[in-house]
Amino acid sequence: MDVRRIIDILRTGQAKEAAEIRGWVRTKRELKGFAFLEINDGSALANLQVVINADFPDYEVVLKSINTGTAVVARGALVASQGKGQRLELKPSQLEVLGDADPETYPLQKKRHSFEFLREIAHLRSRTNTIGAVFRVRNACAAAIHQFFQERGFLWIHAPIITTNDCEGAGELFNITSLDLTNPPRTEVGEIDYRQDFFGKPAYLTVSGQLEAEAMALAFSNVYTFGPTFRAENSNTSRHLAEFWMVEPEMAFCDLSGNIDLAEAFLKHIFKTVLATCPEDIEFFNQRIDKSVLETANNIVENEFARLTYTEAIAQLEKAPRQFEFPVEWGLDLQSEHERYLAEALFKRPVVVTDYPAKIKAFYMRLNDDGKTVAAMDVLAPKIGEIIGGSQREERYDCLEQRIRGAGFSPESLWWYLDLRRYGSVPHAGFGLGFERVVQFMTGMTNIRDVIPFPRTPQNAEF
RNA sequence: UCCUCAGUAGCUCAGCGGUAGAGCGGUCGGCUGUUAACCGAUUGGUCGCAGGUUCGAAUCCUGCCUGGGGAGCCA
Repeated sequence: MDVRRIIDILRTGQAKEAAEIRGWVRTKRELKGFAFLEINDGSALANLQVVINADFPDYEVVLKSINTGTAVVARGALVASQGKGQRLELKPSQLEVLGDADPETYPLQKKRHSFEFLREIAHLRSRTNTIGAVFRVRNACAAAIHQFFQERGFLWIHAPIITTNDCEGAGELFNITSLDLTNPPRTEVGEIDYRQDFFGKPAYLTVSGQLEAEAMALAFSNVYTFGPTFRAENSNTSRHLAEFWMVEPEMAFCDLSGNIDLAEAFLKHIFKTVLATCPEDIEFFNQRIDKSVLETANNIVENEFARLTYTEAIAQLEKAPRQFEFPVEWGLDLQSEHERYLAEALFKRPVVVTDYPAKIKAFYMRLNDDGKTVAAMDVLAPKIGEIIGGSQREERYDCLEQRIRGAGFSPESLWWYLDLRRYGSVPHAGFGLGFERVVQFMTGMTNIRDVIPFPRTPQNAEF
């Protein structure tokens, strides 16, 4: 008897076929002479209904041992359902309980739970409809990302997770050490002696693989990273995690405009692919989580992204028929409310803002000819805000060295990064995409903690 | 980190100085096709923690902890 995944039975199963399924009981409904089970194995949003008649061997005992959450194996014949709501159902000849679940204590009930509660049982929440759908979509997004780059000849490179660069300028870092924190070695002046630490100097968890990706791009032309990233910011929002996944393509022989083209094609590919691979899950999100999920996705696939410079964005904000809490002035960074106005009210689609003032952007971004702005780009998505941030990189040695000093860093500590400009430097560009934010965007889930299996946030790393 | 709201039954919440409540869930019973099944009964509590005010505190005050929403930082 073939072991079948439930998604396969629901899509292509035929009556009279024999099948074995393995999964977890979502609900049990008992009537006078028979009972219904709904089994889910994670392959699909939908369950497979199993019907047991009272003449089943040990009917009462078997039924008593099966409750919401029980792991079961059912073998039998697929039959056309007599009831409404499903095409096929399983009439088991054998029903085996692998692991029971005490209904008195099993936390998942046959009812809606709040996402806040489900976060407290993160080890079980993937067995719910919504969270289950989230992680199928998350997987589909990841696969679509690899597919996009692989089809275009990008190398997936594995940037280090441990770094000794403390000057990437992207937020607070987590220290890592093998020193005894209760009694660390000290220098003569009483400071912690990192020369005796594992790497002989302070080390951190990476906040970005970009600098390493640039080095690899200057050998392979087109590369991307896709891996975990860490920020020790004390951020308590629905859009931030201490550990999250980031995608960072980097392209040699590419300028800002090519970079934007790639970012747009990239987002379109992800949405198009996931719409095709997870239609049931996306439909579920559209009905139950956010009624605009499908519309938003189609909007992204079908329409050009709006593009404007920072200077133009400031002009648009100045003539906006709305009062902003924060000032709008050339030279100041855009606030959340400004970004939301541009993406949600003015353009109603993703907006790419380019050429920001040099003073508010990172040292590695290429200085424009005006001497005031850099070749930066942010892709602002409705509801989520900044989903992509990128730039053309400064490829001119002298300019880069000057910007490193200007940012208060020492060129010596970035010697290898500067070396890339000394030997065979070429114009190059890239961007970073917050993977969880894409999943949020796709699913309409409002809290980023619900789109990663085990979220890490300040004061929370339980699982 | 700042602003703001909230912590009462397994879950979602009502009660806001005077005997601790509802719906759902669980349990038991009923029901020949259910599908958030339905109907009846029943079970269930350190009212987040620690102080204080009061004859009396879930309720008022103070501090702390935890969670939500918003902001900052950013992806």
